[in-house]
Amino acid sequence: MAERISDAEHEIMEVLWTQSPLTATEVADRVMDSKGWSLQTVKTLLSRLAAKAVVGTKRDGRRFLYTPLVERDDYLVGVSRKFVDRLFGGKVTPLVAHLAEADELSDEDIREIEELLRELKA
Amino acid sequence: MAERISDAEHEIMEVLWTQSPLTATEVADRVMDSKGWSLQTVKTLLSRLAAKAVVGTKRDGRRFLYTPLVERDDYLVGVSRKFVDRLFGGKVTPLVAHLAEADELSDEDIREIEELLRELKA
DNA sequence: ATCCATTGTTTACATAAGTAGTCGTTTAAT
DNA sequence: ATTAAACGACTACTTATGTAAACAATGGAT
Repeated sequence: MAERISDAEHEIMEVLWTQSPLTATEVADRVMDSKGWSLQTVKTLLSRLAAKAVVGTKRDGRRFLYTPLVERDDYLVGVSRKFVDRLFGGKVTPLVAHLAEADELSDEDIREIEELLRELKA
Repeated sequence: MAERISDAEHEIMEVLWTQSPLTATEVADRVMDSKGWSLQTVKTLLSRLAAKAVVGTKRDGRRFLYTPLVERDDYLVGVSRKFVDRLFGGKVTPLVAHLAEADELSDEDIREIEELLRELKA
């Protein structure tokens, strides 16, 4: 039931969404430089994710192989939905409007979104 | 510098953004039904917000009057910015695209956003 | 057969967050 | 003057989160 994924856990998920299954050490290698976490920390995060059934574990000899059990797209939609609900009363327009007013939207962004909407109506 | 506002604290802010200044009791009255928090809880949240300098306090006899020190729009933009950065690499288009693909965007939403973008270019 | 490296498990510890109780003081009502 | 209500301050307790050390088991190297 949509277990919450923390920021740190999310980083781990991004790695697994990029490639999986991976061992804890492999995941750690891929976050080590960017996040600077120790192997232990990565293991803890993987355990917590496994406990939440957000990643699955397959035994491979003495170690585990971790695989995401949640689709990245599904996760993103869920989180976005909640975000928009909580801050913008569920409407996406005000979100876009706020970002636009704050000059956080480039002309390029605007073009992209228009193009997207055009496709959506097709 | 951009102190983080928790979910519960955000509820309090919404009340103060709607009307301010307000006393703790007045804030509590306005959240009581929707959130079911006790007066004590509201006071704690107000204190934490004051400690973060997100709301200001003015003494009014024996009690305090609380006022937001952060503009709602500024707050929303900041949070949205961070959200889009973290989950969509800073691009708004993928966010809109994901919501659209998941049928979370109504035709009405699409029309609204298009209208908004049209205005932006004007 | 021995020992070290690898791996999961357990435990730890600080800060944030949610939710509230208690205490001491002040003030309005009686 | 007395008392109960109203307030802020302080304290409390649980779960989440970030970050990791300690430990135990196991398997590969020698």
